Amino acid sequence: MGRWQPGAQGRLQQAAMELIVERGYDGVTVAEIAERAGLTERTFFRHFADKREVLFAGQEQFAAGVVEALTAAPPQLTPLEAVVAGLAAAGTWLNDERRAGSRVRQGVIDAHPELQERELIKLARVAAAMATSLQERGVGHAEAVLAAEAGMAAFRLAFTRWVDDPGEHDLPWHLDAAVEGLRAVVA
Amino acid sequence: MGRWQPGAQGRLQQAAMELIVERGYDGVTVAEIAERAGLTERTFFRHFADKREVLFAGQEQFAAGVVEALTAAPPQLTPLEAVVAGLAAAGTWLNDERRAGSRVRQGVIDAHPELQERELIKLARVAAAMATSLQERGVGHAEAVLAAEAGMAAFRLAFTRWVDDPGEHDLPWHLDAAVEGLRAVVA
DNA sequence: CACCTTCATGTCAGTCGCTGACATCCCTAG
DNA sequence: CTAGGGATGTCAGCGACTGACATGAAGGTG
Repeated sequence: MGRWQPGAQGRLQQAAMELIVERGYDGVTVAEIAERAGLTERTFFRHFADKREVLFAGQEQFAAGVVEALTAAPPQLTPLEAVVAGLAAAGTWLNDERRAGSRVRQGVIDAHPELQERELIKLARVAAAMATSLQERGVGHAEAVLAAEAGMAAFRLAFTRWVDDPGEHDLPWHLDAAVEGLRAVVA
Repeated sequence: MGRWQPGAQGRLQQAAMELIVERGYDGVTVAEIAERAGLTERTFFRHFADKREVLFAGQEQFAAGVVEALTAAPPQLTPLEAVVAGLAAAGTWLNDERRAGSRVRQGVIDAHPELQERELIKLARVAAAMATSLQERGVGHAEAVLAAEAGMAAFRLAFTRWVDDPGEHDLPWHLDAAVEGLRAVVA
């Protein structure tokens, strides 16, 4: 390496998190983030499609992992069971070491509607991908969509609980609890 | 009236829809919308918080109507039944006369991710309001959240079907069908 | 070693969304 | 008739984002 320090994208993410925690999302400009990372504003937008996206990098891996686990799930599982199996795979990534970081990040997102919008569409895209995968195993369209979205609702509840709770249980445990609650409510 | 033509907000909405259908959301500037409505860009932003919002006016009434119907639902209903009762009230507003308009509007939204984001957060807020209302009638937090979000998933599927289908059935009919599908999938 | 290609980055100018501050002018209350 | 309020216009400015072009380092080829 010579002209460029490696890891530009990671530096931008770290700089963004630091500055946003200090001053809030609206109190930070893209130029400032880039400057702290030793780059220019223009380069920021070569790594991230927009300002919000700097907080959501890595989400593609999450989505891919979930869909992969869902696709690999045994065919005899019910649609909802398969969805839960897929989402449970996220527990591998969201392990106890990442809990504190997840809490900080979620606090930032919860404080800014623009970031909530981005989060919602990301999760909706994961749900849509799960629904497509379910259809490929023969599940009807309506059932696939409903299983994917209901499972995603359970996952969101489970994630909230996992982030906030003192940490006795891991994410898959909370997910199972949420799915149990879902069955109770829908039955 | 004298200096101002009445119905500025409505004129802005109509101008926006016309222009967006012609050139697409990204091909239209706020200044152009305002100009077609006989107003200035600054006035546009006095009526709508941002450019996207011009396509979502009236949503507050929708949300208020749903929550009101949910609150008024008989106490002996299960949480999910109460949510469905609330959402079914939207069928009064989304009647057959509005089906064509809803299809056009939904086509615009489906073509632009920024608009999908806004739609998702609006629906999520309705779901959150429904969950709060459920908690006020004694439902636990987890059950309230899950019933509200599962019901909202059914509503979204029902709305899609209602908008696209040749129109033999009304929205409440599609909603019942979706809820039945939900029960089948979760059970 | 000299040369060339590639590619991440820098530079610059410009558009557009959005906001604060202040002025304008009609309508209505008194 | 006058005073005040409310909707609008005007203007200046910031920040997000983009296209076009220039730069310089890394790596391969002769």
